[in-house]
Amino acid sequence: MLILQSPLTRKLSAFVTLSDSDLETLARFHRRRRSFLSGHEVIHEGQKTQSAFILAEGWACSYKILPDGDRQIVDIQIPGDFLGLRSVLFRTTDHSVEAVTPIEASEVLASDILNGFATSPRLATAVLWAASRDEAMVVEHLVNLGRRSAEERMAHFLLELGARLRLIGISDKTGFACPLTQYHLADALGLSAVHVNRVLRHLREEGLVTFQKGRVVFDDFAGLVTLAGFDTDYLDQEGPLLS
Amino acid sequence: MLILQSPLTRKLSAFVTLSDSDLETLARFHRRRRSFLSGHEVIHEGQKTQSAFILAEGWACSYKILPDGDRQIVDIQIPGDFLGLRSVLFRTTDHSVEAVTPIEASEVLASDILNGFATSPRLATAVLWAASRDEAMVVEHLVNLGRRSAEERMAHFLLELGARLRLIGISDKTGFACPLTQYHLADALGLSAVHVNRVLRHLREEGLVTFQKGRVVFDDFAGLVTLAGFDTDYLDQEGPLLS
DNA sequence: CGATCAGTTGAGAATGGTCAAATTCGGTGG
DNA sequence: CCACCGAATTTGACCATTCTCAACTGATCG
Repeated sequence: MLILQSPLTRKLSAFVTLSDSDLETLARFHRRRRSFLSGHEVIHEGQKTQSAFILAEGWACSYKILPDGDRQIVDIQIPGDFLGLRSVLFRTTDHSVEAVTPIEASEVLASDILNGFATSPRLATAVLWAASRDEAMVVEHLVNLGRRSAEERMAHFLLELGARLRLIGISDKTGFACPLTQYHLADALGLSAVHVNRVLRHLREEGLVTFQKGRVVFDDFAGLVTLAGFDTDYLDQEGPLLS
Repeated sequence: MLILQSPLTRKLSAFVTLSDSDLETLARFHRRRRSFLSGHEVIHEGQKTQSAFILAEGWACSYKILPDGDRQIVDIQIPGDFLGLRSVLFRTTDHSVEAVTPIEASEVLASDILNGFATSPRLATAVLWAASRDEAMVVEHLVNLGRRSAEERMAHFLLELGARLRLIGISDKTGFACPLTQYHLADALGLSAVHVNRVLRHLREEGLVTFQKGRVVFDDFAGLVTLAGFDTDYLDQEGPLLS
């Protein structure tokens, strides 16, 4: 293999078998490396964006701010995920993205992406697949907010994060390192930070999960899955669909 | 114009200028016409799907059912929208779709879509754009559920529906015909049907919107926009991006 | 050693849920 | 045309989940 594997390449290759020329096009997406400090706003809502990013290292989150200043985190991004892909196809960005930890990301120009699609339809399909997978997660998140109790939301959220991290090899069934604060959790789950704290305490007392000092520990994985009604189908991937 | 304009063609053409050959590929998506009765489940969660649908006539909604029987409606579909597009790229469907009214839809095989993308990268880009636009709506919906009060949710939901219907010419600023029941609203907004009723009464008494006998009337459009914090940016489209 | 930020806990209030019982409305059959 | 049926809507009373405000702890950092 001539081309170094980025987390994104690994992810897309799980879906479609990419030819050397596809891989080259994809590699061209990784030329402009950028670093951001923790807490920095990588993408700002309302921006006239000409580029997106591919996250290589660290965690980010995408969110919207409401008129009253409340924040809703829409999704968490981990290495291999796009930041602001949707913005490329619209004239302005409809959400913001913040670095949760210090991050490393490749900036990809809109033109690179659109030209890449024209050169490699297979790559276009792969990116559509990645976007669909992201959307599936957003949909699960939406169901979470609409119809689950605070505890179920928390359980589901932590399980989903764990499952995603396992796919990129930085988590196992026992737990994972998690740089999110309780404020992040509150903004993601549509709760107040105070209630997040109470929910975490209760889950800990029930012996289900412990989230302390930047680490999530699944004390009773099966119990948590039951509580959350968690189903991994929307994340699973059993070998390339297009080969 | 040789090829009859479907609602989908019109929608995609607003984003990219499609060549005759693109249009032909797109027309091939419309060969298998299907009808479904109101209330019929068009797509079933967990299905091993080989096809999606393009809605030509009527309203549908996509939703998920939780273990306890609760339902969360993720999105409403109107003519020109895809039903189950995401399922095509996964092995199984992660949501269900129900006909809200009697509907007419074209069944599109997964292979037609994937082959279409290979033939016409421009079409692939257009479909990715349409999928992104859907995702933007799901994201707004998510923010709605996470951070807005029941009244704001209702206001926002009705305004968004109105804006979408206006794009396809079946609504104006005064209101629109709406076949949804209060149960649909409850399932979409993450509320109980009882509370939906109270919220509607309150909005009516405040002189903001009236939803009765299958019709939504915007009594005070500007007031409603303010209440909802509604912003149409994520729906707007000012001429083709790719031409 | 203050300052700041994340986390913790308590008390009281509010938003929205549940249960139960009308009431209205659009058909449908006689 | 009318009586009736089931579905959709409406209303009341009570309850519970979650929020807000406020105070306090503990760790980290210049």
